[in-house]
Amino acid sequence: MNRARLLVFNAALGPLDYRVPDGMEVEPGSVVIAPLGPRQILGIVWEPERLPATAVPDSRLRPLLEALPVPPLREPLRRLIEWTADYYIAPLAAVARMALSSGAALRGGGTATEYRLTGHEPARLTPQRAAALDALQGEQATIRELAHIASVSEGVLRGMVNAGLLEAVSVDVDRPYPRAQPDHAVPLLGADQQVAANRFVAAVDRAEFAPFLLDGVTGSGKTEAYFEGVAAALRAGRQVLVLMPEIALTENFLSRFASRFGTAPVVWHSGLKSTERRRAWRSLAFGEAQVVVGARSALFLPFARLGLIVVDEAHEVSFKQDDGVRYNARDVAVMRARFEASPVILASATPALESLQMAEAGIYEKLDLPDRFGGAHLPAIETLDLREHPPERGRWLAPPLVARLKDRLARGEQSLLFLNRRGYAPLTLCRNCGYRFQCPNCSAWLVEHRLSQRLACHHCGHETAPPATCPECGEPDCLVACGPGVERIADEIAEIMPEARVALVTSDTLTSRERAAQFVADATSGAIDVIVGTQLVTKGYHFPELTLVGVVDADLGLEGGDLRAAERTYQQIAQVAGRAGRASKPGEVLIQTRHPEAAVIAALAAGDRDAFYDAETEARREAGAPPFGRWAAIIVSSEDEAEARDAARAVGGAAPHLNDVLVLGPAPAPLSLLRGRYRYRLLINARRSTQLQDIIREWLGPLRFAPGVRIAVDIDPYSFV
DNA sequence: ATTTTGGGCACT
DNA sequence: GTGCCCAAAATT
Repeated sequence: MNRARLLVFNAALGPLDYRVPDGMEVEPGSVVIAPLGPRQILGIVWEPERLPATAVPDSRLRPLLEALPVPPLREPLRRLIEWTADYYIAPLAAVARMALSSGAALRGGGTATEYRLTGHEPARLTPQRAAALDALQGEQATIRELAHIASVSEGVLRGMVNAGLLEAVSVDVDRPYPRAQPDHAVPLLGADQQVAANRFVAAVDRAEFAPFLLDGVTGSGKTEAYFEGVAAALRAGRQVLVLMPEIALTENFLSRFASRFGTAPVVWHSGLKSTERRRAWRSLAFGEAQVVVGARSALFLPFARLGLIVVDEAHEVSFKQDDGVRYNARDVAVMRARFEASPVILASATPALESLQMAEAGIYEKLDLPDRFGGAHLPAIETLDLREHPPERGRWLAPPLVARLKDRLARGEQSLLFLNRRGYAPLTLCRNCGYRFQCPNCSAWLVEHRLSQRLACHHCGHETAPPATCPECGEPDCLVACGPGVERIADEIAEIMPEARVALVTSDTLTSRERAAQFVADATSGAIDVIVGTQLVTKGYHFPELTLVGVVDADLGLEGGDLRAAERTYQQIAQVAGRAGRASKPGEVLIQTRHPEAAVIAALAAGDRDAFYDAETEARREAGAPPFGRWAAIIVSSEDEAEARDAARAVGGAAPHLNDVLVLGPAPAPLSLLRGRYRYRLLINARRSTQLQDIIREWLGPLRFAPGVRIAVDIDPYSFV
């Protein structure tokens, strides 16, 4: 009898066997519907030898209901799903779900009706019909699109349908994407870019696993260099995945891509509508779509023949997913390239220490772009000691920075102020009684947003209107804002330079692609004098008139005992500094700090990247942190504080006693209350050679918890929240 | 995860 | 015996 073993889409259920009914064709990777009790469940046919299950006799097997009309998930993707589940200690079903990320795609595409000219030409025509007949030669599209092309109303076209001038054609609703042309506009590359590009092209042509670290200073033209790898894949008829840390930042990338290849790439992110999702998913699975630019979830798309992966801004911490399956897209991308036998390019101006180590160990091939493109120079960086130059009371910008801002304004040049804090003020309190506004669901202050007139929690989305009186003592008009956010900095600019045109750039103000595009247009055309922004402005933008960058508070990221604080601060400031002086005018960067002597700040000011990486390498070595040792976190949470504490103690009590493994905790997690759940955390530090995942599986496997308790394991954690 | 089952218990 | 609640078992 024909049996099939299924990976079913239910994390609590093991693999299940079914009978394949006569006439149904399945193979490993096939997506099927199976009966489960009275219900139906989605499953993927898997190799039985890779998915051990308890034996069930043939006679007890129920038949599969249906094989869905999509190509089977290919072996490289199946191996990637297994690897990800194994490495991150996640249920296979949870990882597989990420690969079948479009429910609509599984049902197949529907049909839509398009129209085209019949070729029939009557003797007499109204002027509109004549114009349409002329404009629509060779076109085939929906009525709405044809009306747009011909600049006539839809009514005219419907009349033409009735008159037999246009005929209906039934097509797949998921129409193919326009073809990218590898030779549309081949650029002239600098010498270093050409060296890198040649390596990428050769690797794509070999179609073997080949990891690259493309290490180029900001403005050196990394994108143009890896575009040549993309072109090679297109010529070879293979697909390309470009991963971006935040899809909000892709506007600039999309237009550059379109000018190089003649059409925009397919975009993939979690905000797509279900029809867009279906079109992209199916088009990739059937091998039609060529290039996808996407957020980390694009990693698990069903490419038919992947030929190259690019991870842009590969150092970005947002590649680490922090809920659900806690994977690091940068690392999973390398694994996918390995399984797909394709090259992978990690591109960054400030690579993660781990990536540099891999290059040093000869595992990644490192390609350097040490110079800015077109002869532009890297900006001069200075620190501004806030203890020597304190801002005025109630202000946050030190006098020397203010002076230079005024200077730029007078010269008609642009300035950028960077502060990684949304809103007006991070804390609001009552002047009378000292009451502090706190989130009811999280152990965090509510952040005042003056533009939207809200007090908001940045962790759970809780929002309230600021009350007229203090909720504690009832005093009216007593609320004071403590500390700066970008909105407050923008206000400060308006006070000291009323004539300056200020743009506030945060995720609160750049809420749509249109707004992002408008901002880019304004900033490029010189309609903005001062840009005030969060990390959103640290990368991806190229503004020729921008010559001054001010970092409002460089110490902010160093607080809080996060293991990667120094590296993240270095990367963020180096990236934002890279926005200055990208064209002919030299740039200048001022870093406001109270700790100019800190290794990170000193290295930034000296422009000495190696000094920072050396210091950070030493610190990591001493701490047993990656790449010299391994970290993992176990987060125990429950809506009930005591239940969470007890469960965490039980986990701590069962901790293994091994020489190579150090268990810290349990202790309340830094955000001890998050979205209404109380959280305790254990940290595990182990030698690099340790089989950390096996140890954690054996440790947690036998433990049983109360129903409301959740245990999350985070391998190689980034956020120490 | 969701559905089915079955035991214990109060009530009649 | 019947109805009800909840925990345990089954789901291929």
